[in-house]
Amino acid sequence: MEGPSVRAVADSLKLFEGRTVLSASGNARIEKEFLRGERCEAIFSRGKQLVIQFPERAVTIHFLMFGSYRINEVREGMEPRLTLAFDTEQLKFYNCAVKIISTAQLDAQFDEELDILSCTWNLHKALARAAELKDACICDVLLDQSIFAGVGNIIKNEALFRAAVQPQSVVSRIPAARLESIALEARAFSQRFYEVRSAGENLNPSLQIYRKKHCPRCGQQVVLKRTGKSARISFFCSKCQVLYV
DNA sequence: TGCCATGTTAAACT
DNA sequence: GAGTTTAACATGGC
Repeated sequence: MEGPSVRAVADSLKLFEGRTVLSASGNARIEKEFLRGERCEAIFSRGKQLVIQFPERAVTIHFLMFGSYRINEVREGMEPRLTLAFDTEQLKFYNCAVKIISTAQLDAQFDEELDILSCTWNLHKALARAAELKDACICDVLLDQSIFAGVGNIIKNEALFRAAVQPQSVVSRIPAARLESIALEARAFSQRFYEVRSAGENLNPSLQIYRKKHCPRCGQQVVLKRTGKSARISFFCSKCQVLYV
């Protein structure tokens, strides 16, 4: 689940803010006891993490690929990783990574200016951090959560197509204006992605290259290839996207 | 119907 | 001990 989807989940959980946890259970290997009687101060997203904030500590949820949640519902045959019981609602999380961290730790290890969806997103800081990774492929840099928090494989592919840069391009070889264009496209597409998720609509009509067979610009067959150190799948048009090496 | 993917972590290697 | 590779997790879409 990419940043925009996580943010939409956070929005849908706003009803729990200000309310008290009556009990916590589930197969997550965390210390659940402290949650009893704790007041949920806020629920928000940070990159791909969902943060449930309590006075001293926070529960973070990472949905990985298959994570999901339910309110007052049970998924048949699936054991909840974490159930938070409030007075009239039960919030359940499935197939996710759950952690507890201190509030101080949370703020120390996450820079909001590098969250692709943050209202304080800092283009120049992201570009400066990206430029440090001279020899890296741009496809890996876009997936680096310490530089582009919230960007996942869909956003990566769409941003590179829109900026007309081939995924295997080496950072130091990409002209500065083009690198900036990639970051801006990642930002713009992430915002679009978030709007679609918020509206509960299908993302497919907004996709230009991800899982497409033909390039929407020139009609040429889309290349499907595992690229970079991360070896995640890239979809690209070898004609419309320039390879900088 | 079997394969594989919106992802990360930690163990197992070298 | 470092860096790198593999396994684990485990659902749903194609």
